Amino acid sequence: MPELPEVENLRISLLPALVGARLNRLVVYHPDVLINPGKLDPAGHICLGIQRRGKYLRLCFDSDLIMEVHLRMTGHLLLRPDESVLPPAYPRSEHIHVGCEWEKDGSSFLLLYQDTRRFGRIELISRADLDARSTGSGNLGPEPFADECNAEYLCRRVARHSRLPLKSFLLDQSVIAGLGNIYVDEILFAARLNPLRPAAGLAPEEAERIVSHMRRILNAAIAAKGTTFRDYVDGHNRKGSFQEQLFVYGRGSEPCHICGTTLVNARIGGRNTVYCPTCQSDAETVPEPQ
DNA sequence: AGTAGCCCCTGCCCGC
DNA sequence: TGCGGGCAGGGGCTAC
Ligand SMILES: [Zn+2]
Repeated sequence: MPELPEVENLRISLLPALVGARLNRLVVYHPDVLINPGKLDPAGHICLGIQRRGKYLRLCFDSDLIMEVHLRMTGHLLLRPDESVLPPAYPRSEHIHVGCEWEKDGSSFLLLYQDTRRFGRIELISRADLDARSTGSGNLGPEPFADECNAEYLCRRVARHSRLPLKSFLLDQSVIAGLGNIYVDEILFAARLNPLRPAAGLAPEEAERIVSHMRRILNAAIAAKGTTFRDYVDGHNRKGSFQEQLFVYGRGSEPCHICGTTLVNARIGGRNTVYCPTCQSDAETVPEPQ
């Protein structure tokens, strides 16, 4: 599942090929993937840079045109440096839903959007429309590394949530942009905070632990080129290695690496959650299950 | 306004 | 070996 470290690694992997390249042709093989199909055409525009905001990737073209991509669960952007022409169709089993033909320095290549479950979305939008948006990618909290994403902010922000579990609070993209199921579980384990406890009442010292461990873990994951738990790969089809450093995600019923206690699976906000009942036993603040 | 629940979609894994 | 059901889950949406 691509979260901030994976999207950031994808961004870096695409930069050398795309920046300065001209998009010659866009082909949509599955219309559901493209939001507002046909509204804007990127053909003929030059990619000037690639930005990331939370889990959104933005290819920024001249004329303030932006292609915003969200990979959701199984989306991929894949470079095909040795191909130059998009076929009329791809075999259904390849799950390629959008393709782009590019040209740079006299050579041509392809960029493909591949998404098995087809949850991901691509949108062509003007910078002005994007800036005016107040939902979705226009309603994101601060980036984890931004100065304003600090303990004081979190303590203030939790006040709006009377009984939301701490885990659900951190998954809310309007609180912090870019955290997903894997990294929230890892952050709460490192911070020794129980994912079930209410977000409200977070102590300043606990918020400090969240912020510091969040930044440490995200930096380590970016350095490891992301987590390939199932099928994440970057633009060159390369896997990450942070899955080798996970303490809890995907390890339910296995022993805790710190204390040996059997890790517990729980369902929080519809998402599977793994935590250590010993290391994360700030239990006096966790409500009893009904 | 915050919160819960449903939906999307396919591949994989498990049990029979 | 085949098949059905459960599961994975980010975010958009509706309903309370
Ligand atoms: Zn433990």
